[in-house]
Amino acid sequence: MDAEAIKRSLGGSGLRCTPQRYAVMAFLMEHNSHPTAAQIFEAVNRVDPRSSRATTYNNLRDLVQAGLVREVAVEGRAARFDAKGMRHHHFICDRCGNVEDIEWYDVPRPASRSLGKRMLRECELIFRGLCTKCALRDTLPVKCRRHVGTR
Amino acid sequence: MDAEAIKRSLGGSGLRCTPQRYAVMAFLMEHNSHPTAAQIFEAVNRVDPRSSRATTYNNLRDLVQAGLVREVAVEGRAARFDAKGMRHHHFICDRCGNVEDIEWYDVPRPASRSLGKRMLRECELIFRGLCTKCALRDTLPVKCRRHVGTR
DNA sequence: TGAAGAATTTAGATTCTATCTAATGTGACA
DNA sequence: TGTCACATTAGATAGAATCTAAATTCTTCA
Ligand SMILES: [Mn+2]
Ligand SMILES: [Mn+2]
Ligand SMILES: [Zn+2]
Ligand SMILES: [Zn+2]
Repeated sequence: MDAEAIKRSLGGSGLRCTPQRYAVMAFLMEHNSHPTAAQIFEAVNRVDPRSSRATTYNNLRDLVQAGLVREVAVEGRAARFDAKGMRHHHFICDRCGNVEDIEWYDVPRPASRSLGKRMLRECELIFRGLCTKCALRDTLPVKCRRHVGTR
Repeated sequence: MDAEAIKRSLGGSGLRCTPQRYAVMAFLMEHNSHPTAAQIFEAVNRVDPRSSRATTYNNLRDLVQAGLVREVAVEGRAARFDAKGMRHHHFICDRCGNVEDIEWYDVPRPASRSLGKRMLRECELIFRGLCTKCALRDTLPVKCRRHVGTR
């Protein structure tokens, strides 16, 4: 949304604000759908200037390294990305694979005994189950369920 | 370790105890290193009987579906697997990528308000930071650090 | 200014990971 | 013993990410 804020955060991380990099960052800030690299590539190329696939991957890597973007570890195939705005947890749907934000709350750290000499940087909490849409679909009368089980 | 126990758990899940499937399960129970499918394939093929790559993947998929094996959500490229023994959390090293087990403790559920109509099945807690080896390496005197930063 | 040099982008090739296909093998059970 | 669902197999294919080497853009500073 705020173009100046994006420029500042890129500059503050030692990254030039190129049109391609800006487009990736802006797209992630405008959408909370946790898109894949391929989806981001397609979306930013619906408007000028065009960006190559390699550049999209390069920029996502740089933004993650700079701490501006998070790569959501999801067991599916393609990585999904997320602009690091407000802290939050994630809910991943068993059935449709959607990744949804869950309001953040503090997670108790492990006992220092079980942590040993490791240096803890962050705790990530991932919830799994059925998203609202899939949960409702499961409770529908049988005659209304079609194509269940077809992936 | 206990061959009979493995046979029982496979049978109990409706899976035949084939030599290939047994080898995958036994390897995962003997190693807590969270190997990739490629590593498992290579390991079980160092001994007879041989198993094809497709079978290794098929069996890993079946074992995960049966709930005997867990696929660890890790940001890297290849999925990593884990025999579901005692419940535990995971620690992933920022530097070397190793996945280590952390003693399990209860995780507070999100407020039902923020969960909405979603059906929660499980909470997965992932810690990130530096593993013991990498943390120690970082605190060594500079003259002893070699090859730092070479991937 | 305007080189020089560093950072970035690019198309396409390549590598890596996982799944699919269709043929073959195997074993539990009648 | 015959049957049939379950399993395995090699190789093809698909999908995701990275690499390469050349071109382009930006920053610096003489
Ligand atoms: Mn998110
Ligand atoms: Mn584990
Ligand atoms: Zn869903
Ligand atoms: Zn480490």
